[in-house]
Amino acid sequence: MYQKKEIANKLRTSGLRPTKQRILIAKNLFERDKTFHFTVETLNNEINSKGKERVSLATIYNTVEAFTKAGHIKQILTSKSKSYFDTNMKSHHHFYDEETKELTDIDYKRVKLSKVPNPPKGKKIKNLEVVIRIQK
Amino acid sequence: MYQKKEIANKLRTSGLRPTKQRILIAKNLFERDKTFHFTVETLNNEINSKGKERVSLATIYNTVEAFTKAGHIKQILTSKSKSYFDTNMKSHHHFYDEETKELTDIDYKRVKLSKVPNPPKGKKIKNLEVVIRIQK
DNA sequence: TTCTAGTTTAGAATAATTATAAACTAATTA
DNA sequence: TAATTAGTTTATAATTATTCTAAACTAGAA
Repeated sequence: MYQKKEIANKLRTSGLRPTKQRILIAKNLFERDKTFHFTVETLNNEINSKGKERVSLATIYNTVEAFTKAGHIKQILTSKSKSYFDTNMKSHHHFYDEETKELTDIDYKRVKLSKVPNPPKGKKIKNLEVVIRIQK
Repeated sequence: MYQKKEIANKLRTSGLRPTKQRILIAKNLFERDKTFHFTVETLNNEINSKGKERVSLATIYNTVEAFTKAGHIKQILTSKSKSYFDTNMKSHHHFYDEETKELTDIDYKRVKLSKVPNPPKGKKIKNLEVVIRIQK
């Protein structure tokens, strides 16, 4: 009950009405020890295989989009058509293993950029992401 | 005719049979002054709107994949589901403007990485890509 | 010239995502 | 508290990018 209220507030603060579904999804995403990489598909499985209340796939999509816009999760760039997301909002980068299609976080301290270009006129940098593709 | 032969050789050298369609696509991609960013959709429009011989969409897909594997073009990471490709094979990075969905090359000299993590055991780095997302 | 493996093609199939519109609900207002 | 309403959820349809299929075609070898 207590945690639920906290999550509800977190959502409310970011302009999201704390519905049953969003709270369920938020609990699943944020009450983890480790950072979590997921796709809509894996999240949908997690949510809807646990005998709990069902959440429709459309809502999973809507919620993931809403959480991304609100800055609770991060969308990650990969070459594949499926979108990846990350609950780790700290500045960090990724290994992407093309064989296993697995993402691994790289702590921001393990990458150092000593030179970053100025953005084109009238634009500002929204985020900077290093993806290191790895293979055997 | 001369150029055609050159292109044919380039293809042959990389293990690709120089078919009419591949040569047409290669000419379109590589006989440019500036580097070219495209999606299968834009390439398809380019190729098939110029009154020239038609190339089927399936062939455009096949050819783009073949050229990527052969190292003639580069697939670029973006968050969107559509794949982007780049004819610039020199080491470089990208600005990605989320509003206009436009990619711009960043010369490799304008980015300097002073620290790169070691890949996980048994894996090696295939490529490293910096994408800087920009906005107004 | 003949043969064969590789290639092209139209169209079907698939898969991720987005749109639709009706039912529902959180939160505001009376 | 009840009524209102703006935002949300839902099943389902629609869309979009991409891959698959299998028949027709072709570059290059023999």
